[in-house]
Amino acid sequence: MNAPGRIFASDSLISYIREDKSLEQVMNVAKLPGIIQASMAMPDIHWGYGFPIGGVAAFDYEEGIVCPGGVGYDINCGVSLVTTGLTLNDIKDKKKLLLDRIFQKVPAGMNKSKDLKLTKSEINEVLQSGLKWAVENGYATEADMRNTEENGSLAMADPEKVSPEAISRGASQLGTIGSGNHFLEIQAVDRIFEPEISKNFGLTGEGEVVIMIHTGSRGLGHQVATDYIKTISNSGDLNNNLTGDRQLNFVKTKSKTGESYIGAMFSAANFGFVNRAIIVQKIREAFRETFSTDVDIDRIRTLYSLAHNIAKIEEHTIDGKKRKLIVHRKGATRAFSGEYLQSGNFSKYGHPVIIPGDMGTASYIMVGRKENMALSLGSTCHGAGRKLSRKKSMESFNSKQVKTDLEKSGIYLRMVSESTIAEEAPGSYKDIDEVIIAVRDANLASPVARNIPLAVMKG
DNA sequence: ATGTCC
Repeated sequence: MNAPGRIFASDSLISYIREDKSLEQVMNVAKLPGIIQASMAMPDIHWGYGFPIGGVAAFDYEEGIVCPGGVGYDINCGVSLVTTGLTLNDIKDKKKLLLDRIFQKVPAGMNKSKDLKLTKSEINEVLQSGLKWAVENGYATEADMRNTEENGSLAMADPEKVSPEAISRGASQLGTIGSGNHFLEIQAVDRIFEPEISKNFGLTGEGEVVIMIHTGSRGLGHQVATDYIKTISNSGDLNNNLTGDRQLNFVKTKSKTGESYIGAMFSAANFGFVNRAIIVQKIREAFRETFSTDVDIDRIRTLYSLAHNIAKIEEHTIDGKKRKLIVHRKGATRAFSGEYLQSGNFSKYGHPVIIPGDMGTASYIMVGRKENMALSLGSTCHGAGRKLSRKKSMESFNSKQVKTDLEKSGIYLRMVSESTIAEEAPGSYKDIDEVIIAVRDANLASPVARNIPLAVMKG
C-alpha cells in the first residue's frame, strides 16, 4: 500500500464492512501510485466495482493519475432538492394527484423522454456548457444554476471525447429518472437542527414540502465509463493496473487518454446536471397543473444540486502546502465549509449537502464542517449505503409486501418495475440515522434538517 | 448504475 486506509465509521457500522469485500477494496485503492494522504471511506461504504462505493481518493493533478473506476459507471449520479414554500397541510389532499402528475411527466425505468429529443448539435451544447444551455433554452432558472455545484457547468468538458454511441444513448434520456436506487420523492421537513443555516439554505421551516431527485447521467455516462475502462485495459500498458482488477485501471492525468477521459467525464457530468434540472422544470409544470393559481411557481426552487460520483480538480492543503489535486469521490459527497468556499451564496456556512435515505426512511440536509478538509478532503457520505446485495434483496423481499408496508406508513408509491422495489426495499439499506450520527461524530458534516417521505416514484 | 451480452 502507498498510503494507509482511513475508514470513518461507528462500532456498529464497521461490522457491515467486515461482511463484504469493501475493506479489501479500500486496500486496493491504497495501492494506486501517488495516492495522497489515504484511501478513504465514508460510513456508508459498501462493495462496488474496483473502488468501494463510499470511497475517496486523491492524486496530484499535474503529476498523478486518474482512475475511471474511481468515479464509477453513473458519472454525476447525484441529488437535487427542490423547496416549494408549501406546507404539509397545503398538499395533504393532493399528494397522490401531484405524484401521479409527476410520474406521468418524468419517465422512469427504461422509459425514454417522448417530448424532449435533442439534435446532435444540441446535445453537444448540453455536454459543453451544462446548465448554461438549460438556462438559455428555458429549461432552468438562473437561481437553479446558482444553487448547483460548479453552476452545473464544468468548463473543462470536451464533448469531442464522448463517443457517438454514448451520445446516441443519451439523446432521449434528458429529464428521466432511470432505475436501481434512483428515485423522486415528495418529502416534508420533519426536524430542523440548525435554524440559522436552514434559513440561509432557503428552507421555510418544519412541515415544508420539498422534493428530492436522485439520478445521474443515465446511459450516456455509463457508456463514457465503459468506453474508457475498455480503452485503458486494452492499451497494452501493463503499468496501468497493479491489482488485476480492470475496474482499477488508471492513466496519468496529463496523458492523451487521461485528458480525454477527464473531458468526457466532465461532459457526462454536465449532462447529469441538466438531467436533474429538466426534472425540476417538470415538477414546476406538475405543481401548476395540480394547484392552478393556488401556488406560486416561482416559489419552486432548487435548494441545491450536487454530484456524489465524480472526480474534481480541487486545491487542498497537504502537509502545509497548497496543491492541485484530482479528488475521486465514488458514492461520496463533496461537503465544503464556508471557510473553504470563501465567496458566493453559501460562503457563510458552506453549501447544502443532500443525503438521501432509502425509500420509507428519512433523508438529511447537512453542511460540511471545516475540520473535514484535513480529515476527508472535504467529503462526507452519500446515503444510507446498501446492507444487502441486490441479489440478496431480491431473495429476501417481496415487492407487493414492500408497497403494502410503505402504504401502512402513509407513503404513496408509484413504480415502473416490481423487481426494482424488492431490490430497493428499506431493509436492504443501513440505518440512515446511524450513518448521519457517524458522519457528525467524525466531524465531517452536521445535520441541518431531516426530511420524511410522503410519496415516492421509482423506476 | 446500465438498451443488466461482445
